[in-house]
Amino acid sequence: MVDHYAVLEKHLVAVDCVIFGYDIRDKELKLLLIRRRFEPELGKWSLPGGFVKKEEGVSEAARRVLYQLTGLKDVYMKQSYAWGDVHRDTGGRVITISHFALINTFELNPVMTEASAAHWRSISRIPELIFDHKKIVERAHYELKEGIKLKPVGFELLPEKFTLVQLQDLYEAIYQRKIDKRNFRKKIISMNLLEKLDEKEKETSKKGAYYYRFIPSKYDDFKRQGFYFSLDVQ
Amino acid sequence: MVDHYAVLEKHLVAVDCVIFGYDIRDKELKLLLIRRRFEPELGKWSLPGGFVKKEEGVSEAARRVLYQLTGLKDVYMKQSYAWGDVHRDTGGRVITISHFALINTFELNPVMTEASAAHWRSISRIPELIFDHKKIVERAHYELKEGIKLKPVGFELLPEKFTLVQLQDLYEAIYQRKIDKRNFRKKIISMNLLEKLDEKEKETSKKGAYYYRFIPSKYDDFKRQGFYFSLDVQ
DNA sequence: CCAAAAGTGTTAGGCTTACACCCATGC
DNA sequence: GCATGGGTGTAAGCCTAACACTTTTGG
Repeated sequence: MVDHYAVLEKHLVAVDCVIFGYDIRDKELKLLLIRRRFEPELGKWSLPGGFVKKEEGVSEAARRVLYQLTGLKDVYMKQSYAWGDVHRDTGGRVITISHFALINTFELNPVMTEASAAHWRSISRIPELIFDHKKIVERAHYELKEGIKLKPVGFELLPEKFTLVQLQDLYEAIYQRKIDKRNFRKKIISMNLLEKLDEKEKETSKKGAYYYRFIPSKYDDFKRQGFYFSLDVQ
Repeated sequence: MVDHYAVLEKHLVAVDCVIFGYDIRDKELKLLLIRRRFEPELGKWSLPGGFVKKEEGVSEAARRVLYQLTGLKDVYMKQSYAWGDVHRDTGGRVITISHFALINTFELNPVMTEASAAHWRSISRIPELIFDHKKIVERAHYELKEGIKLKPVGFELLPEKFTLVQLQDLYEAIYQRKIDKRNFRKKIISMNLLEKLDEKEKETSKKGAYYYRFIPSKYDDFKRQGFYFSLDVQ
């Protein structure tokens, strides 16, 4: 490629990933954080990130970072925001483009996360993070809350089969508030997005709760077209 | 500043501005476009843009580009999206961060725009644009439509005094559809955002229409907290 | 007096929300 | 048989959306 812009000033460009996970057992929305492995701020809590390479698109870079950390591909991922203050990174001028990703914590190989010194931390107990990473997380969490109203992305955080109770727990974890059970079910069912299976989950109750799964074709429609899922407050 | 990242690959980072303007006379939402002044694609239609400098934040760069083009400061401006495909710019690898800005076309000094070869073009008749600028515009227009539901940013496009008819015309230009007059007025008035003035605009009708202006303190509240302004379709 | 634009209320239907009891089962 | 969590319906209020005529005044 002919380079027409040879004389201009160049910048380091990074991607940072806000990786949300949901643990169906302890019903908490979590964030995958790492101990930083290079200077400055070596050893401090940080979002997983990396620098964009010469022959690599920005979203490719974000997927690469996620893959190297978790071994996962085909993950729901979305660009969040470009952070461009001159002094945001104390190690040099770095423009970072944050992304958020949704995975369910069971998909993740624990060996892998251990190797990369990654840890799940509950969204309600985030440790101190380097640079502007706290703001980056807050923005991503806000976008998750908004986004989940418009697209049924919440399912990305659940295993393939789940109960309505588990789905509601997830929404409560994301919004950090109680939701009315009957209204929640009414709304979700009326979307015709879910298929009731004949199987029950019987670990958490004697009666057992029916498993559901989302109907992939309907789910894809919703992801494209959007829907509106608003919630009452109690 | 110590540079810890000296050996890494650097990139050109640009900002592009999607500058929306509204012309109260012909009731059209417009876009400020320029003829590109350097290679490649010299002379073709393009969004106004520029490269981010070493000691300049990304949003500062966007404001600088807007200022150099229009002479305006204190403009409503918002980051839109980072475009990072390796081959999006045929002149070299450039990551661009698009922003959108709202101004009313009267604020703009015509001499200034002539000097910079900038032209207002109606949103419904956008010429062919270089690179991925069409996609950038589409995204910004979508964000404007969504954003105006949540924040009353529409006023940024109007002069200080405006009539309810003018305000409705603006919304119709943004959404490119008709809105019911009574419902529109009911909703806008119920927000207690507007102050009715004693003065009438008498150019477009014999009866004349009362001028309104937004109450700055209320407006600021709304900008911070958000509101929800949804519209009916006819 | 008439043309042209401004201004004004009401109603039906749908959606949101609040709320409490029965069901199934393992122990 | 009882403790535990799963599952179910209805009514009130609010918001949205559809709809048409009167007012003002310059020419």
